[in-house]
Amino acid sequence: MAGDKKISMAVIRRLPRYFRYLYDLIRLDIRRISSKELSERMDITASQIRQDLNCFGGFGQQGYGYNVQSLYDEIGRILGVERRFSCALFGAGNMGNALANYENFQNRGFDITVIFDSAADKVGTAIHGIPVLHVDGMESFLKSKHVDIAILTVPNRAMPDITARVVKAGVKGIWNFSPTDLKLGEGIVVENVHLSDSLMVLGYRLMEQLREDAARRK
Amino acid sequence: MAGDKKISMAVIRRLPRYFRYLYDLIRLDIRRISSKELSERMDITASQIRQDLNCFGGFGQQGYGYNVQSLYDEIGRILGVERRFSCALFGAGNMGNALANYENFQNRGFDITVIFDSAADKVGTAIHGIPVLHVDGMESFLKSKHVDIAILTVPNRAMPDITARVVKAGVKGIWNFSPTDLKLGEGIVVENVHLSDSLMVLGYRLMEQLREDAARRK
DNA sequence: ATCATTTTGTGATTTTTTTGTCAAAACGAA
DNA sequence: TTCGTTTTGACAAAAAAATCACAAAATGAT
Ligand SMILES: NC(=O)c1ccc[n+]([C@@H]2O[C@H](COP(=O)([O-])OP(=O)(O)OC[C@H]3O[C@@H](n4cnc5c(N)ncnc54)[C@H](O)[C@@H]3O)[C@@H](O)[C@H]2O)c1
Ligand SMILES: NC(=O)c1ccc[n+]([C@@H]2O[C@H](COP(=O)([O-])OP(=O)(O)OC[C@H]3O[C@@H](n4cnc5c(N)ncnc54)[C@H](O)[C@@H]3O)[C@@H](O)[C@H]2O)c1
Repeated sequence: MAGDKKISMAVIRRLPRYFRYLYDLIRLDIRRISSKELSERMDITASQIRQDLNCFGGFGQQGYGYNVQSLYDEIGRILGVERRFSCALFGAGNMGNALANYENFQNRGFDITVIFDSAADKVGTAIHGIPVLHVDGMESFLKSKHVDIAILTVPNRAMPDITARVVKAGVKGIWNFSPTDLKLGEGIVVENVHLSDSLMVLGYRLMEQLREDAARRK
Repeated sequence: MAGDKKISMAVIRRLPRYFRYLYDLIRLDIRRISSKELSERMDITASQIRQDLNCFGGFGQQGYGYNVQSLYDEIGRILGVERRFSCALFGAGNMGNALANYENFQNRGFDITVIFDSAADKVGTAIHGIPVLHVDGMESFLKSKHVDIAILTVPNRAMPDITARVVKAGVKGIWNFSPTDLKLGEGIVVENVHLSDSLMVLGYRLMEQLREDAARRK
């Protein structure tokens, strides 16, 4: 650990993966694990695992390895799993419905407490027990109830307006599902889920693989 | 270009983003763009843009920059946008519904041609005009109709079985929405969409940001 | 208690990725 | 055409990330 130097994004993005694998180990009733064994399961080098974990502290013990439960707890703590984040979902459409109905985000500390939409037939209903309010009421809602994260699943054309209003209302975290890249000021944290991009990368890699297969067969 | 050396994943993952920005430029009727101007819009360095594009060929021209339309076409070609991929969706639940209803994948060359589910009340219906068949029929379906990509939105417990069967039937590309990391043999291309991981990273970054804000205010 | 074995934590090294730099090419105004 | 300006493509340098390698610590069998 020592003097908290900035942790790189590359490391951060691996943490949830460690967290998942450790949870699997707990369910398998495996109490201890070496970086070597974990590296085989996760298909990354043992060295990287040790280096990653050492960014946060010396969680292991020489000649023993890591205690699964306490390592799980540590990573959970680093990721802030014990914290609760209040989330507002914008757009009760196809994607919004899927997210609102997914139970697992709650287990990770994320509570969707309210849904905003502009369609008259949706306002007043509830999804998975979460009330759908009219988006025009967002400002007054956000004034009275604290919201950490805005989950944006509105159509692209609505993005500029909604984003600006959400930020103005003081929301600091945005989980963006639209293909737009949000350009926001300092201090706003945006995490994009660009599904089309992901699919296009899959397409590219698949073509590459098929080309390779063809070459090998030749 | 020269002798096709392996393009790094870092570059590949940026291509869809270039593609999106170029499309925006076309809609804005901007015919030419320099790496410098694009770099300002995209918030990456001009050097990186030039280097990325040069992995595939010299698309630009000194003193002029890049022709937007032809660069767009080139990147589209690299990403295989003109190709069509036949996709089978597994799991007509919340996420499956959202994906099946999304029109934009088709514009990128991905056709969801069939949906498989195991629930009796879903089999026989259609989502967005795509027939929902019983998952037990997948083997015979995949034997007669070629499928490039399996989109997996089944519950975690069904993942091992479905994955094994899909691979056995010869599908080479998998778009995985479950939190499981698939361990498959060589030659199968997997692209994961780990939404919970993404959300946890957002949570981490948000905490970090709030800590920073607090420190600055002090 | 001893000792061979295991395994971490860490600094060094290598590899990969990003950024900087500039000669040469093409542009476009005069 | 000429010439100052723009801008690429390529290469060099820097930075970041991943891997290697090993001393030191702890284990666990005898
Ligand atoms: N569905 C998918 O699989 C998918 C995939 C990739 C990206 N996306 C992106 O996610 C976003 C939503 O997609 P979707 O398929 O759920 O769309 P959708 O049309 O099903 O849902 C959009 C919802 O937003 C509501 N809405 C419209 N304007 C609004 C406003 N100003 N304020 C609040 N709500 C408003 C609509 O009433 C609707 O309920 C889009 O940006 C889309 O590009 C979706
Ligand atoms: N909904 C989300 O927002 C979300 C977010 C993150 C991850 N996921 C993941 O996506 C997957 C699906 O989530 P969901 O919310 O759509 O779940 P869901 O329960 O709504 O849908 C699952 C569907 O799969 C079908 N199914 C079950 N067993 C099957 C089998 N053996 N073969 C074919 N179909 C089968 C069910 O009948 C159901 O229609 C899960 O792995 C989940 O962890 C979902």
